[in-house]
Amino acid sequence: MQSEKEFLSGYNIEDYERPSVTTDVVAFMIRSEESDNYKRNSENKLSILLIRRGQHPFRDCWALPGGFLQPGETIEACAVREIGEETNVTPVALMPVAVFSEPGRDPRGWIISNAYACIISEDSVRQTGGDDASDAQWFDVGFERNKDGDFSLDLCYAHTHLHAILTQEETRFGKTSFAIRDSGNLAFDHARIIATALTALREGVKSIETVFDFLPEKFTLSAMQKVQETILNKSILPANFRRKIRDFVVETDEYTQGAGHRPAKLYRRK
Amino acid sequence: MQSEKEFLSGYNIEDYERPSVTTDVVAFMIRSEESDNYKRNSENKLSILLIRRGQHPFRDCWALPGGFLQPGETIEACAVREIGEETNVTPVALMPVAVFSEPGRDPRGWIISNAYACIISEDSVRQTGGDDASDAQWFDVGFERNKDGDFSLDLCYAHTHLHAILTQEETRFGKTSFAIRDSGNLAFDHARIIATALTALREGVKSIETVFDFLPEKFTLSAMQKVQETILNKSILPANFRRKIRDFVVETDEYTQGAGHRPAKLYRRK
DNA sequence: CAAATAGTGTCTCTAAGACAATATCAC
DNA sequence: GTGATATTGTCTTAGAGACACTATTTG
Repeated sequence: MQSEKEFLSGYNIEDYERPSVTTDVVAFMIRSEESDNYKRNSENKLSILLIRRGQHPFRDCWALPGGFLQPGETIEACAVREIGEETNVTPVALMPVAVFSEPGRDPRGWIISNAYACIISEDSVRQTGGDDASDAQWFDVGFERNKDGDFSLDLCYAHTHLHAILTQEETRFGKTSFAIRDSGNLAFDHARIIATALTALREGVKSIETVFDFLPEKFTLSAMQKVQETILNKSILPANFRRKIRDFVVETDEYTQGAGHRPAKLYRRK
Repeated sequence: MQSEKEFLSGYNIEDYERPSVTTDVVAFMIRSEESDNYKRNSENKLSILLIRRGQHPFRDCWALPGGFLQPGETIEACAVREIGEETNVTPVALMPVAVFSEPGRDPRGWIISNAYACIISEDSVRQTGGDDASDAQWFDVGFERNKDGDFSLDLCYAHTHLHAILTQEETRFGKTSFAIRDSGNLAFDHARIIATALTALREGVKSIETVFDFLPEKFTLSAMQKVQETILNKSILPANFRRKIRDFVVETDEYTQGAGHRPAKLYRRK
């Protein structure tokens, strides 16, 4: 009888055909935009990172950051590495979204993509400094159902506007999937990946844990509330929000100052 | 400038190293066991399908059904195909669990596994007939936290008992991950996959949709309740359960008969 | 009638949503 | 004082859990 050692020495993994494996990462950040009125707090925009492709296929289209899985790394490590290569930043949180493996999804051949969503703090991006000449840019995101039941995905950076249209296919086990009707100049099936990731993020942010990932160490409760409102694109009454998060935060003895209105106490995650 | 056609003709996908890609499937079924007392309803057991490995590595260990992704199929199709090869049955529902890609998880080499959970109805398995000589067997599942905080996974078929011990690692975005402390004679990292899948199933079954997947077309509300109770290993008060599912079912005008107690009305999914 | 399951009514407690009111700062 | 945000109190409503009770069958 053959021993395990003998078996493995005779085993040749090259005998089977293998796909290429990539990760594509939807990196989410909340950008705060100063307003013109000195009294008003800053506005928040949910944004994702896209990269302008310099080569075929989909040359000059915008695509998600991502790349091939390398020997010796996990898929999660690959996702983190790819984001690091584009932003010099380590994501705060990484969320699996789905695996996309439809034959023909990539014209280069048999390539399956493990999609991840990650959360990046605005502070860390500010520190590394945005390189405006780079092909990587943060796009503000809009994603809403329109009257005919389809979903519009709007991505906007400076004067570049991308507009994709998707049809909701199914919701099972808390995950919603989409089909592309119009890819809106996004590469590959990335419109679909973004829509799926965004839906997953909206689901995830209902748990308070995820909200903290978008915040600095100390924050005001209004800022915290705005994070949830920005992602869900829905306003919440302050009294109710505060009641909900009461047990997840501890107050510090610091306050904001200099805004044209009442200062707010700073809180910390409990 | 190079056209897309020129680019693709010069592109060689073989230039990159590639992993082998497999799916492993945790197939769940609820078995009803007749009791000795003519008055009592049947007992339910949650069970999963395991296969005794005939070759190295892990020869004679029990493993999840699964296999290599083939060109031209999606990962989901691969999972369904593998289950069909073992059971001749098409699963009712397929749920992605996680991707396992740790280097060294498979002694044969660089192999990443896409884990799925699927639900199989007892009726369909009965029809195809269980082949007792086969290496594929349904194991009853027990999975509970024990006093020191770890989790015990107990799998039982006839006189075969497998007992694995796992440590809970993290819960993020509704998914819980585990580390293996004792694999209990299960092949590869399959103890971990089973624990992760079971936790995901317990989360999923809190939505009523998933409960229907375990039921035949017509069912009693008690049977429906028992499905949820069996999976969650937790009893529910009938009044509360009925209130919760009221809007998801419609009654038929049929009744069960022949049990040693009051007949129950049969319902259908709405 | 006994034993078992089937099925209903209702009280309580908690969490979410809505609304109203007060507090405090920069200018 | 004005305009903005910060913060708190409380009414109402929806849902989950607990408990008590009634109904119907077979042997």
